[in-house]
Amino acid sequence: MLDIRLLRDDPEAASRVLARRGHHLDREAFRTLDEERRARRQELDALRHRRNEQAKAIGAARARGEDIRTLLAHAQDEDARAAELEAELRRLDAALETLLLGLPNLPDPEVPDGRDENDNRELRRWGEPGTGEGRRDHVAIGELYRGMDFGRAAAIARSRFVVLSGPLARLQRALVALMLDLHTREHGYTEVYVPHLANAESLTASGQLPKFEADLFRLTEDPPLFLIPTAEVPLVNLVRGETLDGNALPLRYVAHSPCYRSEAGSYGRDVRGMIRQHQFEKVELVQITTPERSAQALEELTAHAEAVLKKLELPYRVMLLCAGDMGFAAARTHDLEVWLPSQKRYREISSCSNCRDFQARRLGLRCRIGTQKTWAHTLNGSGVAVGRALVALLENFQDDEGAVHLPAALVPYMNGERILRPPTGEGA
RNA sequence: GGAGAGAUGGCUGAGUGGUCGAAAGCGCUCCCCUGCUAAGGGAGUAAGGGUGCUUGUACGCCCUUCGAGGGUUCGAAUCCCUCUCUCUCCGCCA
Repeated sequence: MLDIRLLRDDPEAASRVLARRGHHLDREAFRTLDEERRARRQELDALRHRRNEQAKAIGAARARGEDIRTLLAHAQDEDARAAELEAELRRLDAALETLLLGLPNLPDPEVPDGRDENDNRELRRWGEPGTGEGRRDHVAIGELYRGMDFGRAAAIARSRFVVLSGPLARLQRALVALMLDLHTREHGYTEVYVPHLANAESLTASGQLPKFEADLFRLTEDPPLFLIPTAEVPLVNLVRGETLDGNALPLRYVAHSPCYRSEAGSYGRDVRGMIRQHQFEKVELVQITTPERSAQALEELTAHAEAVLKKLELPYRVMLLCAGDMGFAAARTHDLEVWLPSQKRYREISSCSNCRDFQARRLGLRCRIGTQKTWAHTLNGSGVAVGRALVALLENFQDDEGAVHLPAALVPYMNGERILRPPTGEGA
């Protein structure tokens, strides 16, 4: 949520910055609504003040043993008007709230202009991308291992799910363990286990609601509960409504969780394989920090995600997202893209964002620095998407026989096995 | 699932219709005293919103908030209804 004073004091500037990310701000509608709301608020406050004074006078008069009948009659008069004003004000507050909740975060000045991923700016590369020549894609490897079954997953649930079995299921679990160990032991994160369902309040605070309900799986009505699209939702809501001691910051949380996304509107995109699923595993990093440290924290958090890919020896590049390609809550985002030989291109495997005070405002999350209280800053990033890491391993480290040569860091997590070999016998 | 108890400020905890945004204690901030330390004395200390100006680097006034929502009343932390959450006991269970 943006600071309403930004829109009030300099609507042209706010509107210009929002336009960079393709959002049109109706300045006139905002101004009318805001002014109307404040006028009604003043009217109601004055009315309530009169009412409070009258009530006090009645109490005092009664205590003195005076006749209070005329006072009572007079006091009853203004109730109807107050009820009217209250209803009107509720409507205006709700309308303004809806408007504010629908506005995306303002992009950082350094964020390049642009509409989509073609306008993102490459910051750096690591590793040597292999040629895709003669390589199987991960779906073919999965078939070879008889360990990746999209058909049966579709029969169990629907399309865009997968069943992993044998060494591939094991590999996914190993990746989760490696990432959690790396972030807790070397990067100072606290491991957290979180609910995989979230209510509307949590999802509004983190920014998915009210605008992106269509991207979520809703489980229940009354109260509505949703499957989490990322562990970022429970992690940032861990500190909802709190005022944290600035000296105790940053807080660093890491959680592994499944992520559930309806992928509405992605029909026909990445229909093959594990790249885009309704359910996938992810290790998520969240930091809560102070305004002056958040920019540096994004660099660190990005490096923490990069460290995973380096351990896995996977070639990648780091992209600074353009204004039009950023997520709703982000002020600045670094995407990590891993090399996929079968597609002969880099694909997103992590997205690291500084939300600055945007989420903190929705969360009611403050920090105290000396005697000053300000909104905290929140950051999040994948560290990294586990399903896509699995895909990248299978595609980058296979040999001609389809054996997968594991990076050294992963070997301890695979019970000492260095090479996965496809099964030789017949069978399901 | 059944029965009961509870939810008050940063924390503990009083408050059963008006003078209660709320006793007391703890914590915190500032000041005083004491040669250090410990102790002592004094003052202050919830949040959100609106508004005014002598625009204060802890200003004034007003409104709202005692789990949430609704009701009764001139007036609700206090009475009534609904919901949520927490705790205790029983049952069931991984």
